[in-house]
Amino acid sequence: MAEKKPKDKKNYHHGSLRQGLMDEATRMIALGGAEGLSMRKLADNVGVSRTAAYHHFKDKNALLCAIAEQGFQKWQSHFALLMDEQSGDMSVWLGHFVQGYLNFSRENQEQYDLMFGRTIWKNGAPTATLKKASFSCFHNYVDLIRQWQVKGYVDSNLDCLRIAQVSWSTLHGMSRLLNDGIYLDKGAIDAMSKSAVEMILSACGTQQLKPFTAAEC
Amino acid sequence: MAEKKPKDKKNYHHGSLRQGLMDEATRMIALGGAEGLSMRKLADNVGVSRTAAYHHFKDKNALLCAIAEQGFQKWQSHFALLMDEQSGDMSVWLGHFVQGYLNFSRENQEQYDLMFGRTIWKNGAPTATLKKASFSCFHNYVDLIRQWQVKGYVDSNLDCLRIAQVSWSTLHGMSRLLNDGIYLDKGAIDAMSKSAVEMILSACGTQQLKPFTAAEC
DNA sequence: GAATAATCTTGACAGTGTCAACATACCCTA
DNA sequence: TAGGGTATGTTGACACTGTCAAGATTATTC
Repeated sequence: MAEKKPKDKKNYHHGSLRQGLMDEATRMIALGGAEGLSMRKLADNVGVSRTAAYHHFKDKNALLCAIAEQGFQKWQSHFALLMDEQSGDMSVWLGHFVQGYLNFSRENQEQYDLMFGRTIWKNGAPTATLKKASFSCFHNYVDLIRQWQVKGYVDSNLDCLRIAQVSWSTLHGMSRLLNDGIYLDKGAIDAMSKSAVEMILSACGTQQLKPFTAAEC
Repeated sequence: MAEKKPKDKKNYHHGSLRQGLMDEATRMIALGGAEGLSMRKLADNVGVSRTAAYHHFKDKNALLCAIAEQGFQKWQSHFALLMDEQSGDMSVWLGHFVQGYLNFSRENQEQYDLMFGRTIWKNGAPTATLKKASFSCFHNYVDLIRQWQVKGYVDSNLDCLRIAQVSWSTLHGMSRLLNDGIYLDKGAIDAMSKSAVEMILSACGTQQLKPFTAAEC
């Protein structure tokens, strides 16, 4: 403690502190959530002084926004992959989509919380670029449903914006209830997914698949 | 500042500090959220010393749990009122229910966040009594759907637990997206509610109402 | 090579939750 | 009624937090 690591004189300037901070912060957040992230511990882990980060991010909120933004990029590339595999059967594909969404929100719990949670959106203030990322993310989804209407998969008397909002809400709600530990039975995720898919399909006026059997009530 | 309020000797003991703390805390949380609530400011507002609260609540988390629990009681009485007005037409009633849920979550935003948010469920630890309140709240909803199946309103081949989970997720998701400021257009709430109702109805295998017209997409 | 800008460090401040030790008032029994 | 135990309230202290201001060091540019 008395002696700090020598760190050869060269790197008084770290070189890539911004990236280093983001990486370590992402790691720490994945472990202990955003509220467990302390700017001081972060700096310490990266091997830099308390306030060094403030030369790269206006404040803690700005750091969190940057990490959320990266989350949106990650999701967009997942989404793009899903879009590629779009084949004939919409209802099968929707199953993949729902599964993909829930997997993403589970595997990136804390980052997901930053992307869609109150830490940034309510308490902090979303960066302009973060806002953009989030909106384009949602609009991609609306566009998808619009396409489906054109292709005749979805009743075109329906308002695609509402369908998008409500179905997204369903996925978001499930993600939250699971991630936050209100729904605890992780074993039920598959069954819930199936129900969600059926629900969305029926709301779309799409011709129904064979209904899944479910009786234990 | 030099002189503290005299507070006639009588009330060294406050008399009803526990309730006083809860009331003021609820008020403060409604204004600035749970993360804006400081134990010290709270004590100050109630006119008591920093640590007095710790004789009534184990820690901050316990206080928050108590407030969340009160939230569940409030919701249960709303729910009971709704149940009373249950008349013949299930689809009309479901509309009232959805509206009631969204109203509750909007009018009690911060308390709702405590009831169903990560502050307690993920980060803190829910009190035993809070857990009980929350579970019985959800089970009431499951029971309702079970009743509907008996009455023939809902396809009894469906798993009522799944229906409950998914439809609740929809309502929770909408509430969160609105409360946390991700969905901003409060003017769209009614339209979203209608869509949500239609979606849940169609998922229940209930005979459809006249579909709402919605075309601006 | 000197000036300017970018980056990093130390010091400081006002907050936070909560533990330990002490003070006061109430209540119940002898 | 006296006295002791218990519930409730207070003050002091500790380790932590985010972030501002001022100074130190290196990189960049004219």
